[in-house]
Amino acid sequence: MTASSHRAQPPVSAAVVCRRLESLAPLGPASLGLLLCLDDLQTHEAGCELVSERAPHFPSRFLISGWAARVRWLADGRRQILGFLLPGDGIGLCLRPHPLALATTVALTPLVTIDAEPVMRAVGGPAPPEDLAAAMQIASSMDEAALLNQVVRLGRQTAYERMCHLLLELYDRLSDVGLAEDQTFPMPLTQELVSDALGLSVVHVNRILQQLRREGLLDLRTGRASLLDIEQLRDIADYERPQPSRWRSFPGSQPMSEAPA
Amino acid sequence: MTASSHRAQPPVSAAVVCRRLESLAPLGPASLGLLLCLDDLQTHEAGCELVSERAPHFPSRFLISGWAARVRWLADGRRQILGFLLPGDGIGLCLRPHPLALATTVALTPLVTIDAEPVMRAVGGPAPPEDLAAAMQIASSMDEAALLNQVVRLGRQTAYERMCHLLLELYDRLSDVGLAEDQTFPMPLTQELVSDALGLSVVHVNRILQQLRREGLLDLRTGRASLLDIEQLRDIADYERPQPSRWRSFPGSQPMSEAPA
DNA sequence: CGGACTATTGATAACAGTCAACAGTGGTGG
DNA sequence: CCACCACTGTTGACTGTTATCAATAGTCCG
Repeated sequence: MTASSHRAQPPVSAAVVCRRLESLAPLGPASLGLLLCLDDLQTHEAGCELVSERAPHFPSRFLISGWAARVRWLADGRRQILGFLLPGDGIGLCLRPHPLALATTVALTPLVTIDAEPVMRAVGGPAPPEDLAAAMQIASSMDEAALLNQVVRLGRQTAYERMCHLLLELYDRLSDVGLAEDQTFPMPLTQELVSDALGLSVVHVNRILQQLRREGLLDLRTGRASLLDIEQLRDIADYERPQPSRWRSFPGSQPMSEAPA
Repeated sequence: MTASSHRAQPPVSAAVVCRRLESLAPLGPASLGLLLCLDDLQTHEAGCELVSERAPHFPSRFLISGWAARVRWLADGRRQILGFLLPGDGIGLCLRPHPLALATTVALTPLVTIDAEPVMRAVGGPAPPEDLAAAMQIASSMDEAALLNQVVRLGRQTAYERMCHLLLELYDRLSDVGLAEDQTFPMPLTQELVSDALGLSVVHVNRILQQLRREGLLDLRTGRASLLDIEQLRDIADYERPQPSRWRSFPGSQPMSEAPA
């Protein structure tokens, strides 16, 4: 992992991790304190491999800023992106002592990451803080849910539906950490990366994007995307926003529409 | 869950679960004892829903015999099979107290299952037995690996490659629990189920199977499959057998080909 | 021996891939 | 400041894989 370790003036802080985990389960002051004490901020160049497939050792970190992807290659060079990692997400988190990486993780943009080891030790230790453990487990469930969505997209949706579905997922996930507003979000992916995520050719991705623009559903410029009719996009993609607040059984901080009668 | 609970003459025992977990990490007598004491054997009819998507409560069980699948439906009826569950696999295992199911699990054949709660309590408790916890975590990693394989198949492989890849995966997983020999294994899936797993039409699955037969790579009769040239199938599918024994860092019971020099 | 499901085959159509050329963009160095 | 280069995006023409439709045959089960 080519990275420069420097503690001077962190570009941003672990606040985005707090924001992410709090959107999943309410955190007490002890857990928030633990998160805000995380250190060893690192920057990584675009293109660098954070985790290498089958590597016996790799770091547990949180992504603070920038985008990364989990990737697999076939022998002949075909590439499949398994999923995107966004700010607030974990990288290489695994409770098992010496896991083998199941996929390569690469930086798609310049990144800032922070050490997640203290969190993993707390959660895997003898007396794990209940709130933090709940948040981390829900985060892990959301990772699985994203993977299941990816399977459905690739297996049973048309190119047009896949594109809408992916855009909605990115929008919702970025919203969760406060990086999207007015249906607009940063979009650093090239069409080639999108094509490798959606199992399509670059040319076809380009045509689908043209179509969405013509239909007034999407405004996509360099580095920025706007979803112009989210309701229609949801219909097209058969997409539903995940509601992790409903994945907890105990009462949470966010009021729910269905209150007990 | 429509199921009949009966303790009289279990059709088979939890031995298959022991076999599965021991293939992942060596188990001590205490853990083996715990597994062999599992009870509440249940049978389920083919077609019954063991876990329903978004259900707030669902059982933690091990599959003893028969095949099941995790499934998602789109609004218009398209169906995607996310993965198959084979004897020895867990159903609905989740350490979180009240998780929402991320997908529906259906029985594809008549099933026998056994209660996994004692294992989940032991592993999630204050002093988890190290061997059992390791095996369960490796099992969970293998589940994720299968999901990643499914993404690669659907996203970047041709119909022909997908079919070979799936057949090899089923063969290896059944071998792990002693249900395959001489490159032959039970194959209860209809072509429609295969098509919903591989994201293809039934008609196309049929044609691909014909091709594999013509080429002398596959012998597929009712309920039984033989892989006639595993090496060539591996080349076609770019498939590599997962080696969970290498996923542990501490020395295991199975000798490895690469002994320390 | 009917009925439901599953497998098989042919003909045709649609979706998506490939090839190729060109345009825009941003960075670098002369 | 401009020329150059690499990368990304765009478009057209053509090809190919896979889906759809439809009809028939086989299999299992009651």
